Amino acid sequence: MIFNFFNHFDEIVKVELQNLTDEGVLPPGLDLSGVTVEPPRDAAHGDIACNAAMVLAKRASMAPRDIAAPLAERLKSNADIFEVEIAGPGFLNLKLEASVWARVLAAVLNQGDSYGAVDLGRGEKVNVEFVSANPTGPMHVGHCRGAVVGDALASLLARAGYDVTREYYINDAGAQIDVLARSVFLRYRQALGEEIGEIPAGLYPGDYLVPVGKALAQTHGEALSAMDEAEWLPIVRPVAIDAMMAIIRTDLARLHIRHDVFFSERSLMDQDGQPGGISKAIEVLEAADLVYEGRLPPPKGQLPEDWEDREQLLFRATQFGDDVDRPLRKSDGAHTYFAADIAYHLDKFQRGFANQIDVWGADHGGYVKRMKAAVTAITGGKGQLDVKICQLVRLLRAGEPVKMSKRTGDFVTLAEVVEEVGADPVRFMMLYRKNDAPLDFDFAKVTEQSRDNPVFYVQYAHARIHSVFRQAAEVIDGVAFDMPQLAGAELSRLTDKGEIQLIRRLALYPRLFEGAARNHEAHRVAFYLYDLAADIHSLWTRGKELPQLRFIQPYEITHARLALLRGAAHVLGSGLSLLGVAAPEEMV
RNA sequence: GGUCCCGUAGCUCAACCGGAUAGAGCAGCGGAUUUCUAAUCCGCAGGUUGCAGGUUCGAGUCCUGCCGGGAUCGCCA
Repeated sequence: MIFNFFNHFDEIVKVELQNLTDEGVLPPGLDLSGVTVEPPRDAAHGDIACNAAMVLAKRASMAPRDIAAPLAERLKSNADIFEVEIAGPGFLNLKLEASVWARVLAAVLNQGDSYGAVDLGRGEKVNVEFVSANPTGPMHVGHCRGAVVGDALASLLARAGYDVTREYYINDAGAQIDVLARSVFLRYRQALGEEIGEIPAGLYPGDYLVPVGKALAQTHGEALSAMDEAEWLPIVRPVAIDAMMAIIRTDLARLHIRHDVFFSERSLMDQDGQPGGISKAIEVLEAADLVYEGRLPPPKGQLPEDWEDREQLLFRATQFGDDVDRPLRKSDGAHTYFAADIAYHLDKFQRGFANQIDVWGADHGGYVKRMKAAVTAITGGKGQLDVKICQLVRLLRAGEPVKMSKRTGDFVTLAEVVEEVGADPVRFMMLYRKNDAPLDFDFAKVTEQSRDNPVFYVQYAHARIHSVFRQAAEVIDGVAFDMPQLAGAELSRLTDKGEIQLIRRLALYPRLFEGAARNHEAHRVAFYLYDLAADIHSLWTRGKELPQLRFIQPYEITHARLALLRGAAHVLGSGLSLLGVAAPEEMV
């Protein structure tokens, strides 16, 4: 039985509007866009609110009430609708028959994993690129947020019917990679027994490079030390990159994150005289007359010291909404990072990804316009890029900011954070905020076992339900816990306001999920789960004051209540798994 | 200077495509335990949604201009 609460009543309203049109009450050909049914904020406004009368008033050249009244009459005849009220400026407030709630719960139990899942994607491919940290060392805590946001968004879209690819762009072509290779080479000499002393400024000092140097010494012996840098660099570089990517993959695994594709920036460069992806991308732009040699005005405000006015290869980004045209080549003739990024996004498009999502850090905010411009340009308007910007995470320890310095290498690593607080709290907290709002992450808070800690609060609600199941299994012989069987319980016995409130919350889930998927906002799921947990805890405590409301009773209602808990636990578990957070059956 | 993001209760934040009297948590005050785990719950109090205009039947949400905070602006990626 498919029963998507709000879609269901949306349909009913649309049908009745059509009937009114057929009867001549409404003019024909009326545009129904914007007509919605929604959960009212205030419970006094019934179960469902509809704005049809107000939205259509102008289009139909009628007073809102003249639309509301006949529509209300028609809706009243629906068997599921108990009462219709015309309120405020013309809202229709629908109160539903009690039997509707039993059907909602039955739908949750019967549909199981597909409850709430909408097929927005229809199997279309979407590429979510996230993390893409420079392969120069272990991931630090700043990378956590983008990692989790991207991963959860990918899961969300997958469940919304998209064919999702999780992708990582390896920035393995820039100057920092040569710095990495030199740093590794130093460790190689160290592994051969040389005294290297202090790590010179400008090289990466981290100990994590020591084993890479040793490995080089093992495979190459002393052979490299006799070579010039130009000779050993191409040998050391790939070894260093592979080692760093191995570390990064391990770090990501700590957060249960796995990418499907790791794409190398270097692979886009010209190889052995053969034009690579970047050259080809520039050709595509040239063919469309979207590049030219020109001069760029210097940035206003502070002029860079080494500014020189010169002709350079520019992309006509302004034609696509950017503020200035953007350079594709540096003064040394090498392509800019942007040029490579254009080629990369073109590559994604050519691999079938018209839908592209990039998750970036806040420091790349100024880059969004040009990248979107580039994707539009290079795909001939067929590709679509959405960029999610993650604001900074402020690490706190008992309310005090944790000091970090990149310069001294004194930063908190992702591994340390996960080690200290666990993957679940890290993931949940990173999602318990809009991506574009700054986030405080307090070590003390996320490990606390109290309502103050949303991770715990939500997981505890799930565990509590399972504690009832354990209890029920002891008390009642042969009690069933599987969802289809529980769906057959007499669900209409659930009439307490706390029980109805919980079902009401479950009814909201499909709508919530769809909104989250459409807007690429996984955090909405996290907030929903918190509200759902609150309803569960609240209902639980009602049973303390009113023993007849306890879930396990010596008569038939127990099954209906177990069904309710089963449904709640299922949605809770389903939402948590979407976020990549465990749904424990017991708190330890 | 340009661009982007943010500004909501004392604090940290929500608000689903523009919906009605802007919601939670913390902190404060007052209550609930012979329990299916009180690791919880219930109540009270707390607001000119930075400011000023505009669009709309209706604006925290959209538009314009200010104010404040952050990020960024060509050879970093």
